[in-house]
Parts: sequence; structure tokens; C-alpha cells
Amino acid sequence: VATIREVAKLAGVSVATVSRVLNSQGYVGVDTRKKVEQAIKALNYTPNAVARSLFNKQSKSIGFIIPDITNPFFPQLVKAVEETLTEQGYTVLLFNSDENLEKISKIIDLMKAEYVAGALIVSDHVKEEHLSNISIPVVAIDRTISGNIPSVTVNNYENAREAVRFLIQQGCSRIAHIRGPKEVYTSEERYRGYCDEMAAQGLPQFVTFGNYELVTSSQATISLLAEHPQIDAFFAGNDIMAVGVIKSLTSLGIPIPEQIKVIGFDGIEWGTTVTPELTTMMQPIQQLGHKSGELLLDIINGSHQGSQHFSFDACLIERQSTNGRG
Amino acid sequence: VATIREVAKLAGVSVATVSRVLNSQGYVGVDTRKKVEQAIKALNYTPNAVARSLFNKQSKSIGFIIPDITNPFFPQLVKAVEETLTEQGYTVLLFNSDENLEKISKIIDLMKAEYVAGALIVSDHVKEEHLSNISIPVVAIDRTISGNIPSVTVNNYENAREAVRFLIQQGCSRIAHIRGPKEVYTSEERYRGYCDEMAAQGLPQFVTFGNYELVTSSQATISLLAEHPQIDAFFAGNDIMAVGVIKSLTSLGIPIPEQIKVIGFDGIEWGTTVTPELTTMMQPIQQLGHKSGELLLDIINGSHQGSQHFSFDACLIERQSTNGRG
DNA sequence: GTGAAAGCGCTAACAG
DNA sequence: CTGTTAGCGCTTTCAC
Repeated sequence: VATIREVAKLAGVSVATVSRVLNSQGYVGVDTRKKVEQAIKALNYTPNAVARSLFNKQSKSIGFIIPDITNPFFPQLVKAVEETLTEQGYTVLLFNSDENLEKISKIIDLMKAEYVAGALIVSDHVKEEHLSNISIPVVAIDRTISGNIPSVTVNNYENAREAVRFLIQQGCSRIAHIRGPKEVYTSEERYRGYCDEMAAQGLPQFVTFGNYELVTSSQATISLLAEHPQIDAFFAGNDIMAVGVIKSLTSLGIPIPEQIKVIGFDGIEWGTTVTPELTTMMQPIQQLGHKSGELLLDIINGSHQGSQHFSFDACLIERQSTNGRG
Repeated sequence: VATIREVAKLAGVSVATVSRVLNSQGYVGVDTRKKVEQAIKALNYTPNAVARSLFNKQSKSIGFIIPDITNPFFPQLVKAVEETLTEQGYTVLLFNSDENLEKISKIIDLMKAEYVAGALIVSDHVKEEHLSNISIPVVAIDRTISGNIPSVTVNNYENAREAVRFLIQQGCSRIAHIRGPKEVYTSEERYRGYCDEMAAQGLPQFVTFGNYELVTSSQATISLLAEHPQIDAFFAGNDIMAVGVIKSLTSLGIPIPEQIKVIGFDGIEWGTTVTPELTTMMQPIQQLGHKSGELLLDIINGSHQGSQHFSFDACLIERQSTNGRG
């Protein structure tokens, strides 16, 4: 592997000059530049990223902390983020936190040690104080951390109301909500949206915890239905739970959507594998990923101005689980 | 952030001595060591990983190349791999190749630039020559690259035969195979297993391509069935395609497993969300991940000896899609 | 046992 | 415009 010194020697110049053409910084004579470029090509030279990091105290990589790589929502987000970041010459370092604070603090140490240029964080447990002794730019995705930390989110609250309104338009009035875990931002927001919309419409509320899990949600469905047989629709806090609802209803022999309609939230592929296919509020994953990548890069480059917080709307995808003759 | 020099000053020794206790290398006086350790604690010092890499030309990170992060099989593998690697103080750098050779060569360059200690690769397109000018240890997972490159795989061929045999035991004899894409190792192996077992049993073969995709598989199912109505079982090359089979059969009103039985391969969670739940050959993902991590570490540490190739068995999980009154 | 010094590959003053 | 030089933080001969 060639070093800058070898390039300099071949080109008959000093390493400083080579460094200048490498970073297109400072004045370099036209012919000198040409000689250097030839030498670079001849030696198939690439600057050593580690040495650069050591000096610059910054690398061309971005840390990305997600809570759970096995939740299909996140891999899609990762892909979107990677698209914009690699396009700008950055590498994404992906970390799985499992929402474990010890792990998170290790990850943050590691990111500092690796001189990452910035960080993208999806977490309900990371608070501003965890980030206080970290001097690198951070953008929160999918949930806010604090008003001081830039964020890119989804209008969970408003879109949840929209889901409920859609069910009402379809003729439902006894709408149950299987909600996600406590203290999880998206879960709380969607729950709040459900409550407010139902209250606004003067409709009764039926709520149980499903914890964003399939099995829990299946069970919750059955017990809720036992208590309130009049339920004519389920709004699940995410698609995984909605699939659980569909499983239970199917096993109970309840026709979907004729007797009970089901709507989810997320837009993951699972929703299309079940029968009937799941109607859902599809999250704008591409937009989330691209915007957060761009925002972070802008902040890193110091070229960002204006609002620190962005949010996008989920989009209703009507499929079979609500498309009855209704 | 403290540096080694500050630690040395506080401890009243030279940086060389600090370095020695850091790496527990060379002789250090007992009391000197104690002073240094105190200073380290007092300053909350952590050695700078980048500076270390620059000198050692090796970092404590492992590159992991997967073909597609949105395929649920890989996130699970990633988790298993991470478990063993982080335990040993290594960080996993995850890369998505999309099986794009250009991207792969960039990733390999990057890994060299970051001085990764080793690499784990899942790919059908990476050949030995791509790795030739790379001097870091490599382990292939889930598919072999060449006899010279250590690998940890699944007995796709044998386990596919097992799946077919199971179907036969259940009383099926007109068994169709929806196969994965051409030139994909796992796909070819499972196909070969199907063919050989069917031939051995003197049974007729029905094969179509499903390309490891849901929609393609659904369509393939319908056309295959139109041509050969006598089919009484489907062996799909992976679970995603098996779900596609179930979808089509359900929409055709064909009872599963009474009229037609279905078996998949992989053991992803999707299989439990569909109705009926999917019988499948569950891959030993944990074992795959752990073994490949250990193997790579052993090679890096030069402590490996013996076989370079390991393989594990997938395990039959009987669920509703084959559990008819049969 | 311990320290001084050279150097990993690169960049950024500072001279010229 | 271009070269010299001093580090970034760490490890490792080589003396003492």
C-alpha cells in the first residue's frame, strides 16, 4: 500500500503539496497538480483513513443507533439512511442498543473513540444528559430526545387520529385500541391520538396493552373481545400487533372485515403476507431516512439553519382488512 | 479527554511504562504498575483506538457483509454474531452489499482502510479473487466461497432431502418445489436435495422458480397447480416463498394441510403469523453466528487448527401447514 | 525495570 | 506557489 510520501517522491514534490491536491486546499500550480495526480494514479494511492482521523479528530463515518435490528421497520430505515450517507462519502456504523443503557453508553464511548462525524439515534431511553459530554452532532429519528436535539419524526398523534377517523367513516363505532408499551414515544402518541379522536367523536374507548408484540396482542384481542363483544374494529399500535389481532380473529372464526375491521401502523411487509391483507398507516420511511441523513450532514458541515425539528405524515394504505362491502 | 502522556505525568513515569501496563507486556514494577493504574482511574483514561490502529495496523473491529438487511434472516444472524464478537471486545461493522460487486469492492477497500481485524462474508458473488489482495482473515457464512476460505454453513442439501422425506411420510407423493434463484448457493443446494430425494423415491418432480420472493412464489404456485392439479404438497426453498404458497392456496380455497401440505425453509418469524402456521426447516442461526464469530477470532489470534469448514443442521419444526389429520 | 526516541500516515502552520 | 517541520496518540526497539 502506497503512502503519501511515496507519491511525493514519485511526483518529485513534497508531501505537503500532495496533501494539498488531495484536499484541494491552498494553491497548487497546474502542472504540479498534474504530476501529483499522475503519481497518485500510478501508485493507486488512497489516503489512509485512520491517519486522517487521528489528525482531524473526525472520520467519515456516522454512528447509527437503533433499538432492535430484528424489528423489520429498522432495517428499512437503515437502508434509507445509508443511501443518502454513502452518497456523500460517509460510512454508516450500525449499532444495536436493545434499549439497554449500559450498552448505549458503551456505544457512545466507542463512537467518540472512532471519531465519528455525527450520530443518528432512535431510542426512548437516551436522554439529553447521556449526550451532554459528547461533542458530536446528533439527530434523533422517529422520536424526540429533547427540544435541543434536532429530530426527524412522524406525526404519530395526528396520523393515529386519521386511522380512527377512517374506521369511523367505514361505519365503525366500537373501536378498540391495542396499544404499544408504556414510555415508548411512538406508542404513547398513537394512544393519545386514539383517545382524543374517540373522545372528540363521543365514542366509547376500549384499550389494552399489546406491547408491540405479536403474541401479547393476540391474547389481548381475545380477552378484549370476551369483555366487549360489540367491538367492530381494532386499531393496533403497530403492524406486528395488527397481525396478532388478525390471527386471533381468524382463529375465532370472525370474518374480517365484514364483522370486524382491522388497521395497523407502520407499513411493514408482514402486512401483505397475512390473509386478509392488512390496512395500515404506512410510515414514510424513505423520507425519514433521507431527511435525517441530510439534516445531520448539514449540521456537520455547519450549513444548517432554520428549524431543528421535522416531521412527516404516515399515509393510509387501504387493503383487505377494512375493505369489506362497507 | 486524557492522553497517555497525561497519565504518565500524573503517575510520574514515562509513556512507555504506561503503554506497558496498558498492554500488560514487558516487565513493570509492582508499585509502578499500581501508580499507573491509579492515574488511569483518576483521569478516567481510555486509550485512543484510532492512534492504536495507526500503529498496529489493526483495529478491534470486524467487518460483516450481508446481502440484504431487510431479509429477516440476516438481522437474526447479525445479532448472534454480535453476541460473540462484542463479548471479546470487538465491534461489528455491518455492511449491506445488495450483492452488488461494485459496492462490495468499495466495502472491502473500506475495511482495509479501517484496518479491520477480520471479515465475515455472506455472499454468492464474492469469489476468492476479490479477496486475494486482502490480507485480513475471512470467514464465509451460510455459503462457501472456495475451499481455501474457511466457512460455516448449513447442510442445505441434506436438510432439503429431510423436508421432502417428511412430506412423503405424511402421505404425500406429488410434491412440488418452488425454488430460489439460480446461482444462489442455498437455493441450488436445496433444489438439488429435492431432486435427489424425489428421484431416489421414484417420485415425479414439479419445479418452478420463485426467486426467494413472495409475489413470484404466489404466481408460481398458481401456474404450477393449473398444470398439475394432482400436486399434494409444496416444498418452498425458503419461508418467504412458502408464505406466498399459503397465500395462493388460501385464495384458491384449497384447505391446508388437508388437501395440500406446505413446508418452508429458514424458520423466520413470518412463518408463525400466517394461517395456518408454517412447518419449516429451522436454520440454526445462533449456532451459525456463534461458530463463525469464534472461528474468525481463532484465526485472527492464530490459535486455530483443524478443519476450516463447519456445517450445522436445520431442524424440522412441525406446525399447522402439515399437521392435518394426516 | 524504566526511559528516550523514532515513527505509523497525514495535515497545518510557517517560512521562503 | 511549494517545502520544512512539528505534531495527532500510541507502541516498540534500544539503551541505561
